[in-house]
Amino acid sequence: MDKQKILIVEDNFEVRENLEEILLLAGFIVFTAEDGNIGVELAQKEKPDLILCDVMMPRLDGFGVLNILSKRPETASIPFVFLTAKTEKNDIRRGMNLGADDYITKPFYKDELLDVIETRLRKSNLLRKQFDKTEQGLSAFINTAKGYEELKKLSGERKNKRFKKRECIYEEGDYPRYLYFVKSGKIKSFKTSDSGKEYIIDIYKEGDFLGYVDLIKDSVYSDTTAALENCEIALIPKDDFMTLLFANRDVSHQLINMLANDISDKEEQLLQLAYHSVRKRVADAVLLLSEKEGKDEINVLRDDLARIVGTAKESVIRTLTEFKQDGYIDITDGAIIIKDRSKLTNMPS
Amino acid sequence: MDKQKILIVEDNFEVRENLEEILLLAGFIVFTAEDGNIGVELAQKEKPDLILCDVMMPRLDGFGVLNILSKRPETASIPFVFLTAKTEKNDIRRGMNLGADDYITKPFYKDELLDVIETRLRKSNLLRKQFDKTEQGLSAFINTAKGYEELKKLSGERKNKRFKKRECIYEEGDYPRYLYFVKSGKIKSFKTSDSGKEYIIDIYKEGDFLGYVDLIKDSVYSDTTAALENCEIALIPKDDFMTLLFANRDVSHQLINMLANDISDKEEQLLQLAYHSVRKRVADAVLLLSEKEGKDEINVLRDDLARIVGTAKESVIRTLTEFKQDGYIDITDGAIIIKDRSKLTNMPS
DNA sequence: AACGAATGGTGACTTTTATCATCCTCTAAC
DNA sequence: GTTAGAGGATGATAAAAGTCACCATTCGTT
Repeated sequence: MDKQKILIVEDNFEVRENLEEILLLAGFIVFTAEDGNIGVELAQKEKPDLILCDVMMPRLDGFGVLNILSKRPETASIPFVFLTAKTEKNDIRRGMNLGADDYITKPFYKDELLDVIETRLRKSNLLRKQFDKTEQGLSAFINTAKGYEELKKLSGERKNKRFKKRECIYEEGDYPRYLYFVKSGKIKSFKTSDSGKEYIIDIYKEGDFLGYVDLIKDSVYSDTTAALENCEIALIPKDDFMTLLFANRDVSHQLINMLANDISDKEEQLLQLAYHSVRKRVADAVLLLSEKEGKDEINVLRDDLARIVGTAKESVIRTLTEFKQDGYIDITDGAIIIKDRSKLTNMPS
Repeated sequence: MDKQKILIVEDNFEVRENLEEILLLAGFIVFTAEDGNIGVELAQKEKPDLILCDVMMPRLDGFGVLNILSKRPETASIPFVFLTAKTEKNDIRRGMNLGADDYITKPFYKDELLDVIETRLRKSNLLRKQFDKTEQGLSAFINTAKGYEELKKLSGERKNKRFKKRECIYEEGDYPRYLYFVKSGKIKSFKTSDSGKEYIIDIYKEGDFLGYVDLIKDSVYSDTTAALENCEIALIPKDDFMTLLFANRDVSHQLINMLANDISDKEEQLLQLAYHSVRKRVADAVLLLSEKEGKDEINVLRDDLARIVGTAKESVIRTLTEFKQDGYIDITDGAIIIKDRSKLTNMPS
C-alpha cells in the first residue's frame, strides 16, 4: 500500500511538532495546520486518509472543523479523530454525535496514538472496499460529491446577481423560480410570526445553496431571505434545476443528503430553543456566527442576533454585557471579539 | 370532457345540501362528507377533481384536512378551496400558506361559487396538460405517488414487530439498521438535552415512515423513539431500503418530498417555540394531538404534553385548567375533550 | 452643517415561567 | 385490604425574560 496521508490540526506548536515527528517516523505523509481554518482548507486540498484534530482552538474549534468537513461530500468520509485535553465527557459525547470516529486524550502515549490511527485507517479501508464491491446499494451515497459538483456546475455558467446589504433575495409568499447559489457574502433567512416578530432560521454563506426546500415542495416561499452584507449570488432557473434533479441520480442523492442534514440541524435547534437559557443560546449564536465568519471577530446587528436567539434585543445586549464583564468576549465599536472560546462552548444550560 | 368530480366537506347540514344542489345542477358529480375524517377518506377513495372544504369543523378542521391530503402524493395536487365563515384574515392567510388554492366566504352567491370552481378546475387542467407535455422536468414530482407505493411495498412483505406502550423502538446513539413503517399506533420521537429534559420532536401515526433521516445520514440516531400506545411496526432492513432508493427514481423523489415537508414543519415549529406563549403552544399541541388522533378527545400524559410544548409539566397543567375554566376544553378522567375548537385555533400569541 | 433615523446600551418595572412542596386520587401489586 | 407509587392538580415563591422609557452615538441625507 502507498504511504498514507495524515492531517494534523493543532494550535499548540509543541504538540504539533511532537505528533508530526511520531507520524513521520511511522511512515506517514504528514500535513500540519495551526488552526481550524487552515485545517479545513488543507483537508479539502490534500484529501488526507485521516485527520487528527484538537478540540479547543481559537477561531474555529474542532467541532467546527468536523462540522464543515462532514458537510462537504468530498471530505465527509475521511476518518476524524479528536485530540482532547482531559477526558471531558461532554466534549467526547458531542464529538462522537457529530460523527467523529475516535478520540485521543492528551497527554497520549506514542503506542496508543499509532494504535488508534491504525485501527481507523483499517476500518476506513475496509469500508471503501465493501463499497467497491457492491456497486449498488450503500455506495450510492459515496458519490454525492459528484452530485454537488453537478449542482455547482449549474451555477457556473450563469450570470451572477449582486445584492446590496439588507436587500431581499426573495420574500415569504413569492413563488419560487430559482435555486440560489451563494458565491460570496452572507445571507439570513427568517420567518415572521403573527405578532410581527422575526426568527432567523438559517444563515447561508459562500458555497451554500438556498431556497431549495420550497422549490421542491412547489409551494410559495415560507420564509424571507435578505443579504447580511453585499453578496454575489448565482440564479439557477427552476426548470434547469428540476431537469438536472430528474436526470441525474447523484444530484438527487446529494439533495437528499442536504435535506437530511438540514433536518438534523433544525431538530437540534428545537431542543435548544425549548430548554436552553437565553445566556446559553446567545453564547451558541456567537459561536455559530464566528464559525460562519471564520474569525474570532464578528459584526452583527443586535437585532439580528436577537432574531437568531429568538428573544428580545435588550435581553441579548444585556447578556453580551455580562459576557464582556466575565471576560468571555470584548466589544469594540459594536464588533464582538471572542476572548475565551471554551467558556462560551461549555456554557451551562 | 367527462363530468368532473367535486368533494364537499362541510359539517353544517343545510350548507352541505345547498352546495350539493348547486353543483349537481351545474353538472358535477358530487360527494359529500360531514366531517374532516370522512372527507379525507373520501378524497383518497374517489380522487375528486376539486375539494370544497369548510375551515371550522369539529374533530378534524379544514387546515387538518388540507395538511393530511397535501402530504399524500395521490391527493396533493387536487385543487383545494376553503369555505370560511367571515373574511377572517388569519384563516385565509394560514390556509393559503398551507397550499390552499382559493377560498370562498360564507354566505356565498351561486355565481361566485361556480366561478371560483371553474377557475380552479381550468388552472388545474392546464397544469396537468403541461406536465404531460414535458415528460421530464417538473413532472418528476407528480409521480411521487408511485414512490410512496414502492416504499410501502417494502414494508408489506415483512414480519411486523409489536411494541408495547412506552417501549423504545430505537435510542439515541444506536446505529440505524432499519427503516420503520407504522402499521398501527402512535409513536413519539424525542431528544434529550444536557440537563436531562426531553423535547418531543415529532409524533408518528399509522402510515408514517420513521427513522429515515439518520439512516440516510449514515450516522447514529440523534433522537429516541418510543411507543405512546401499543403499536405494530414493519421493520425494513437498511440495505433493502438503500437499494430501492438507489435503483428507483420515484422513491428518491418521494423521499426528497418527505424531507422537504419535514423541514418546513420544523421551521414553523422553531418560529412558534421562539415567540409564542406557553398558552398558545399548549393550544397548538392539543390541536395537533387531536388531529393525529382524528378525534376531539385526546388521552395524553401531562408530561408528554409538556415535552411537546417544551415547558414544565406544571405550566401545562395550569394552562389546561385555564382552558377548562374558559370553556375551551373539558377534562374527564385525565382525557382532554375539545369543546371550542375555534377559540383554540385562534388563540392570540 | 443640521437633522433625523438607526443603533447600542441601561434602568425600572411587569409578566411569564420554573421550581419546590404538598395534596389528592386512582390503581396495581403485595 | 393495605400500601406504594404514579399521575393530576394547586399554592407559594424565585428566577428569567419581556416591555417601556430613555439616552448617547453614529451615520447618511438633505
